[in-house]
Amino acid sequence: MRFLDIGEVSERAGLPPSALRYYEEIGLIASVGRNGLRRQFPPEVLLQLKLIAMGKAAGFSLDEIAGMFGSNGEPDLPRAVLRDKADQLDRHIREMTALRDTLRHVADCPAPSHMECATFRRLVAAAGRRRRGRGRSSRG
Amino acid sequence: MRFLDIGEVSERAGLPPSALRYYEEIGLIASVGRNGLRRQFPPEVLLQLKLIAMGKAAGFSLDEIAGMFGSNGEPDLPRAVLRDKADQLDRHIREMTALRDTLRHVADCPAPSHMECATFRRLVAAAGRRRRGRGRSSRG
DNA sequence: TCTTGACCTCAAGGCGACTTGAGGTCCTAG
DNA sequence: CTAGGACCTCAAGTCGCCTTGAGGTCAAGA
Repeated sequence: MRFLDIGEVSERAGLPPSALRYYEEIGLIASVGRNGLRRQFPPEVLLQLKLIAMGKAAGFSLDEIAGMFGSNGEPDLPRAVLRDKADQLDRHIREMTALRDTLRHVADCPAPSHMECATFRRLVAAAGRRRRGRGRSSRG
Repeated sequence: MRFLDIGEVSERAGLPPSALRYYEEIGLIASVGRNGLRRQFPPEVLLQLKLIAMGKAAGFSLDEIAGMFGSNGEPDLPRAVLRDKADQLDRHIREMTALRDTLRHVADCPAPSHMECATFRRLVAAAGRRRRGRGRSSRG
């Protein structure tokens, strides 16, 4: 099985080498060793990088993503944790759906002022309704 | 109609005053004037802040959010732009759904190594399928 | 009038996620 | 053996989104 130079991974994953080095540094991916100075990546890293891309697209931090898939890309995590992440994602999806619907409504609503449109206000209110704790991490 | 001090807005919106000042500075919200030094906010700002929160939760930058709702909180934008944003959001939602399904699958799959599970690979591959340039950092 | 304290400004700091630059190393081809 | 270039390290810089801190102002109440 052939290993990949960082340049090859970079090209196939669509990420700059600097990003890959960074990911390795923080333990999100791992190389199998070196050829001289050069990191050698196993082909699986490409799949891992896809998972990482998915996680990012879904709004998770690299830290959280590491928490989902382990440093080796294999989810050796307790199933409960994974289900929890999935639930988190579900809530997130509902929020996005609410925003999408609001946007679509706004695009179609003939009301002169959206702030006065009942549907609009309802959509926004509904979106806020189930927002709970997971808010802004700060505080500390 | 009574106006709100920043502290009141802060409390009701669950955002620190510093964030509100920042939002005003970048033109995301606007105060109606001052009482002495104190900014006075119209009550509508609370609704605007909800929209902003929705946009953030959906993964948009403050810049993009400003682009959706205008500095006054009223979407005076061309409907096409709004529809476009909604479409963007739809794609985003699909990606998140894919990740959620992957996570759920992983939580339930009995395969010894997920990397070898066909379903897993299919889910990941499917997620990557329609990812296209949407370019990092939309700036000009 | 004086005090209180919620507000103000402005500059700097911080975090996540990288990028950039300078200067160095090593495989490979010729 | 030499040159080239893809790779390396490490420090510093960047961008978005705020927070923190120092020092200042003003409305209202005792």
